[in-house]
Amino acid sequence: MLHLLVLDRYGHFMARSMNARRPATLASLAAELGVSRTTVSNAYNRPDQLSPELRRRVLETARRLGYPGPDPVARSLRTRKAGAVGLLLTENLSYAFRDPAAVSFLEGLAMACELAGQGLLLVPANPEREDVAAVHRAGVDGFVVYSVPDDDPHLASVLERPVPTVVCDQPELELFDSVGIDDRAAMTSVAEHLIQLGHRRIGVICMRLSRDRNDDLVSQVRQREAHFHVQRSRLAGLAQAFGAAGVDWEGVSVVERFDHDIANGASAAAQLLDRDPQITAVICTSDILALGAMEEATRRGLRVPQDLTVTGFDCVAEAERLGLTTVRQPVREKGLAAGRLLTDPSDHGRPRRVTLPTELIIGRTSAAPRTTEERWFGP
Amino acid sequence: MLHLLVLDRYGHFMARSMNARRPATLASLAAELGVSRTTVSNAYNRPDQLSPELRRRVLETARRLGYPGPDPVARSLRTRKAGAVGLLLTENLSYAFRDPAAVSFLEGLAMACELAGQGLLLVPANPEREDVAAVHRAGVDGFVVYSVPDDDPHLASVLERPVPTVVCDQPELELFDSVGIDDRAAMTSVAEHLIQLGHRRIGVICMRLSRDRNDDLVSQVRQREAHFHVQRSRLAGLAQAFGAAGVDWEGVSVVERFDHDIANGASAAAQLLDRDPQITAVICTSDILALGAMEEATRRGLRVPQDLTVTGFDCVAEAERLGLTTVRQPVREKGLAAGRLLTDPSDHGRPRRVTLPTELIIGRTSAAPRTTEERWFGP
DNA sequence: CTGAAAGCGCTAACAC
DNA sequence: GTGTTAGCGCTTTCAG
Repeated sequence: MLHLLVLDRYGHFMARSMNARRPATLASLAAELGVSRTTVSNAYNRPDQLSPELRRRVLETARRLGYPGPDPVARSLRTRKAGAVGLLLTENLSYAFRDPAAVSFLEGLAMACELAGQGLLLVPANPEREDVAAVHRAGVDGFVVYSVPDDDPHLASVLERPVPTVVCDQPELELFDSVGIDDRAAMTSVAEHLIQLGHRRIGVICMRLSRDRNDDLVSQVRQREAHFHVQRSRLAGLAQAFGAAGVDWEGVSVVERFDHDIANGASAAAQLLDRDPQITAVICTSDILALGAMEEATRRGLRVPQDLTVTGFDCVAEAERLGLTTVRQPVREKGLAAGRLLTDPSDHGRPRRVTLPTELIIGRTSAAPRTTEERWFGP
Repeated sequence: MLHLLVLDRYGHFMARSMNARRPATLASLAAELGVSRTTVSNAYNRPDQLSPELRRRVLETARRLGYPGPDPVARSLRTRKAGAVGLLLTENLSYAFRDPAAVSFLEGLAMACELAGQGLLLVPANPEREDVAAVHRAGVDGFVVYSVPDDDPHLASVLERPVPTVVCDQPELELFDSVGIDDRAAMTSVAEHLIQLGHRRIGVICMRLSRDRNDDLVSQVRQREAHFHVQRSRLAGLAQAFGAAGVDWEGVSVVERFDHDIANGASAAAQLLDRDPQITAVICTSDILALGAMEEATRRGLRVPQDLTVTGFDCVAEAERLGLTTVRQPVREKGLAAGRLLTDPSDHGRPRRVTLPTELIIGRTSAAPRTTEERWFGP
């Protein structure tokens, strides 16, 4: 049989037989060699099943014909294994690389995948467009869902797929393996710290509570019905602690921001301080927002913590460097745990739950509020 | 036909016919409905090809039977599209999330993928184990290769695959689309800046030059034969500029570090300063290494830039914050460009090359060297 | 608008 | 060691 050696536009040598001008397949290779497809398959997948000599011949002919080895998709179809884990995020794919906490999570997840020899497929599930197709297209053996709202249509599609799924942080799904922390308790510890310092007049900044944008104050109803369980729990933790300390929670301003970046933290703090210049502390449900709040404080000439206490959540690197009072949560370990749960072959009956520990980090951004007198006459 | 509704351990409803206890497929759904497979397929992929009423029936029966929609792998096999882009990195998967430059690159690449509706598959190609299988398993429509040495076996496997490939930074491959910067010219600009300031006695710290570990001085031969083209070019740029300024390049200590982190930058600087305490500048081929060098300088009581000039490369966030003298390169844009090249459907004849601009950033870590007198008697 | 026919490229029993 | 058989689950012309 005659062959052409074609150099395609990508620089690949593509050998094609004259009769059928198509790339080589396992079958055509077998035909060329005069052996069965099994044998060729074995040459790639089970080297011990044929003589070294024959194997060499197969591989060499493959090279000559430009056969690139078994097609991964066809193999996946046959073996029912894709060799990859899918990741579903709330946000734009690229956001995951802008948010330090998400990056750490990914780092942990990537470690677990690598250990298991699995690829990690980032599924392009843009929350703006309800384009669920990408989830259906994903050739994966399982999904990790990271921090999405309970009513996300992409989530629904993931749950329909007949593959194991692990949820991290959100939402809370009884029937699935999950990884998370005790958000409520962690936030309560922040609140108690501030209460002990003497703060009673506070403001709160939180991340988005639902898929609809609300860059404004949050009503009690919205707080309770938030589709993001993590934010809901953190607010609940604050409400509980401050309520117990005699603070009327309904009177506490809670400002929400849809986009999670420093600029939004700053604008939220501005909104809070404009509304009530008397607040002595701004509690944020993330470090990024807290960083923004500190920026705004500086802009207004308020010293932190003398004039204003600011707290965050997560303990990302920059927050740590700045000595932010915050809650450390093991984000990378979350990713690792999620990946482990997913790739762990051990059969399990009921859904597993991993709850990781957190730690209150008391930094240099929280202090006792100054008395009114001090505010007017200096420390 | 009778059906069982089974709730499997992941909480998925799995409907199975009594005769064949297997998950529903498009074929079984068609049989159940008494229509052809085409019709069911159309219900999912070409809604305009059937009556809304029939479509509704199909979809509803699907739900009842627990049919999760067309299997993505089978579809991929048939359509010859995986809907994903593969990414090959030199390092452990998780490293990509630890290195700020790599994170930015990923951010850009993710943006491009999202725009094209493609997934992004991180291929677990651990450089330690020469396990090329993961590359062969990857169900992708194309690859992006990011900064790998020219003799990497994973790279070889990628190039064998009959899919388009774009190379970013390294290696230089004539036949493939590529994205990069002019590393040599960029580094020359750093050198000229230092030469102008009056530095003649310098030390250099670079990243790994080959796949074999060498945490030590680099010979001239090793410099010229480095398998990492980027490092090679940067060193060549320095050699050229300093050579032109009358500095004997062979006498300049160049220290290499295999692992790319701050601690290694520090230890390399220590090695350099131990070897020749008279050097007035430490030039690093990355910001991370430079950050380490600054740490070491501080440890020794050397003030930067009064006692020692330190320069980096990349302009990552932390370097910018510290006012490091460095080269800004548009890392995110590299990722974006690589993704665009790959997903751009426009047919092209010859390989395309995108060279992005760089900019010398003169910060607060470079200054004229002090004279010997000043060194002894103060400024 | 619907169906029949024809694979996509491969692997895994199981027999020889 | 090697070959035969039988699909994996789907899409896509092309007739009707």
